[in-house]
Amino acid sequence: MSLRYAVLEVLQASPMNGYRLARRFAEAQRWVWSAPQSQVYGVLAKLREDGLIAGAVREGENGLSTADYSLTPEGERHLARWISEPHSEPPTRDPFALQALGFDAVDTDSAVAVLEAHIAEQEALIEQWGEHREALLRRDTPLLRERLKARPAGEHRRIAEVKAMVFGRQVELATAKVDWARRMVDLLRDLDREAPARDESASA
Amino acid sequence: MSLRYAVLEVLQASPMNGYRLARRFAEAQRWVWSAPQSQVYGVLAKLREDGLIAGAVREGENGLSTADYSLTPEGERHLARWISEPHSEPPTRDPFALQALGFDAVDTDSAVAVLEAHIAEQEALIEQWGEHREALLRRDTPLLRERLKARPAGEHRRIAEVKAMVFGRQVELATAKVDWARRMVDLLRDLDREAPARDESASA
DNA sequence: CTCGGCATGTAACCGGTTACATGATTTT
DNA sequence: AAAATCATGTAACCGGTTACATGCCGAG
Repeated sequence: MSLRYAVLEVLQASPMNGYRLARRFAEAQRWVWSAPQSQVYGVLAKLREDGLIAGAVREGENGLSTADYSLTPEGERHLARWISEPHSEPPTRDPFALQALGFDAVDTDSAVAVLEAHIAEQEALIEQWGEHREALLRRDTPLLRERLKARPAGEHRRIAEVKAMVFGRQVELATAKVDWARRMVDLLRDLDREAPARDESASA
Repeated sequence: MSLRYAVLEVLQASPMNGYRLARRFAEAQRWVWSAPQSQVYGVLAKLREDGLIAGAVREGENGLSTADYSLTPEGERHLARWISEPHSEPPTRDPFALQALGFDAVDTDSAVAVLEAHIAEQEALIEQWGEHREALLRRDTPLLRERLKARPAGEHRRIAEVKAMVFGRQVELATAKVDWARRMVDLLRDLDREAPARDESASA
């Protein structure tokens, strides 16, 4: 459902064709929303049908015909309404937490290995999101530059700070996950020291 | 995919029938995984086919026939393997972050209202998860009590502390979200004071 | 006798994933 | 000429959601 709005937000910043849009969403693990290329074209078709976007077919620089989609006035209103209304969170569904619930049932070393892989993954995300945040504050990302071009200078600061703040959130959440995982490693090690040589159901 | 393992984890703690299991997952917004009743029966059927669980048909206390499912040895191994292996995080897909990215494009009051609804929602979760965490440490939840009955006393501490720690994580993550949302409110208000009376595309 | 709770499902739908198809153009 | 990239899709599948179907039992 939300991909619609993710697409609208990107197209609002800068009109572009399906290919560029699809690439953005396909590459963007690090972004707040990701989607495979095939899904983007579907959503694009639906948004067109619903009259929320319109594609100006344009002769690309290379003679290739390509449609630059941008929001219709109705699309702008639709997006603004979605942003302005509270939407209840989707039900919790956290595979890692589910896995961690089972750490009492496996040997400590395996659990620690899983936690360390998790830490590494989150730290990579922290770096990517952090860099993106910095780039936003410098107003130095491709999409933001295109977005600012279309907006009065008085709004530039607000736009950049809000976007940067959201990536700051992602960094903070990932940092909290890393902190927790380290404490979980300590806990498992402590429990092992206090009650040593338990034999788990799966013994070597 | 993960619902399989969520089901296995619950059945490992205590064998039960589809109804009780389905109710758990349907009610459990507050849990780490939720699922509608209809899906649980489907997963249950598949786990049966795959030989990971077996249902002992039993005459219920009221003469009603009901199947108590529990893990087969293969099911135990399967679950232990899944818990012991790292699984990469699913691609980021955070509807709230997506919405927050658009806060620069709507008026501050609307954005603040959305943020306050978010804060209220997260605080409710914090309370529920926090209570559950306390209950786990007291070893006073229905499922944990049933689980501990089947395990030697020497493991009780480890089991309770690990489970509690996971709910502690959920509390910490939700707390980080609340903290961030409050700072976001401040930021929007500050930006408004510094560059007052901007008129957003949607003016009253 | 009806209503709510126990118990087990089926059916239709939708969002998201994986994989494949097609054709043009640009680069090597 | 072959490979990479631009550009736009289709098809099959799967996990998850909503809604409905069925029947038994005990309580009011």
